[in-house]
Amino acid sequence: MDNKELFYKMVSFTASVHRVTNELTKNAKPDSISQVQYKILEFIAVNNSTTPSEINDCLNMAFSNTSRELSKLSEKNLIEKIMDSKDRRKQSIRLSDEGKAVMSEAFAIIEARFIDRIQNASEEDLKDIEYALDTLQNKLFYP
Amino acid sequence: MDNKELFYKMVSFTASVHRVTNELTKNAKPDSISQVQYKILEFIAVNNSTTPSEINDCLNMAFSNTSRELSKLSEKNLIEKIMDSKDRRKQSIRLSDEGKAVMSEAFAIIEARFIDRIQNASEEDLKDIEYALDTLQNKLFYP
DNA sequence: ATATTTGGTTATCAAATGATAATTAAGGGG
DNA sequence: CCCCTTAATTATCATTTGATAACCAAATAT
Repeated sequence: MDNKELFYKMVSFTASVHRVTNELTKNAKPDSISQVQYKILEFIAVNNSTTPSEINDCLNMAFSNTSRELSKLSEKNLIEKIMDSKDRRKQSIRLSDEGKAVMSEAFAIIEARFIDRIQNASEEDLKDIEYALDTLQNKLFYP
Repeated sequence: MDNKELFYKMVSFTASVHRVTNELTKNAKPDSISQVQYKILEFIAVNNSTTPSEINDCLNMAFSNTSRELSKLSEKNLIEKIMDSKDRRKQSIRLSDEGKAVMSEAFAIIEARFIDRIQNASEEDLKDIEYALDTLQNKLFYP
């Protein structure tokens, strides 16, 4: 298989991932937050602690918009902005307790759908899936 | 590994896929079309021929909005709507020649970035990647 | 023959997002 | 000290997207 074919395989793969992600996360977020806001919370949840710049890079939007959305999330008490004591321009962003609760609820819904999706997989299949996730994360979807 | 761990692995994996997809597709689309319009074109390109309903399901938006965006794409001569001769309510959607050209250009940019991303992978790695893509597509991200 | 369902369209309005620019404040290098 | 860069904020405006509802026409079921 040459690179071009592999490329098309990847395009079709990512399309599937996006479709399934849509399906799994559909209506999992509370109505009180927008789609990007949910994406931001998810990013923070996965990364535990992060910075506005990192969030901005990963969600690839204009920085001003990231800043705006973070302010909104902060007003809603879903995140905490903590000033860096060494470099006072920087801040680190974490989920507040309320934010953690929101994400736990969302993840519970998504997890149930995920479990449903793999319910027919054998032990063997699950091992394959796990190995494949690791492989792709390390070799293709690395930072 | 229990299901909960596998779930978290998948969440973090899909986050990576989204991030890398963002990176690869950044500015690849022409300015004349919006993000969703690009997504729709991509979906049609991957599926060759499809219907408004299918597009709607996969992009998971309100049908009226799908219809609106398809009209816009049609006005821009990027897609063709072809009436089904048997059931005249249905239509099939294809890329026009112009639409194909637009997508070829976009894919060329994305492919170059993709090649760059895998340039350090060995033949062995590429085989692993290909196998992992197939595995996940069949066992986890199936329709 | 007439409901009902299916596939799709159109209009409209609110909300979210994108893009740009001007601004503040802190850190680093010469 | 002055200049430049980095990190982030705020304001503003255009555009996109989401959501809802009313609608049409073809197919299907009763």
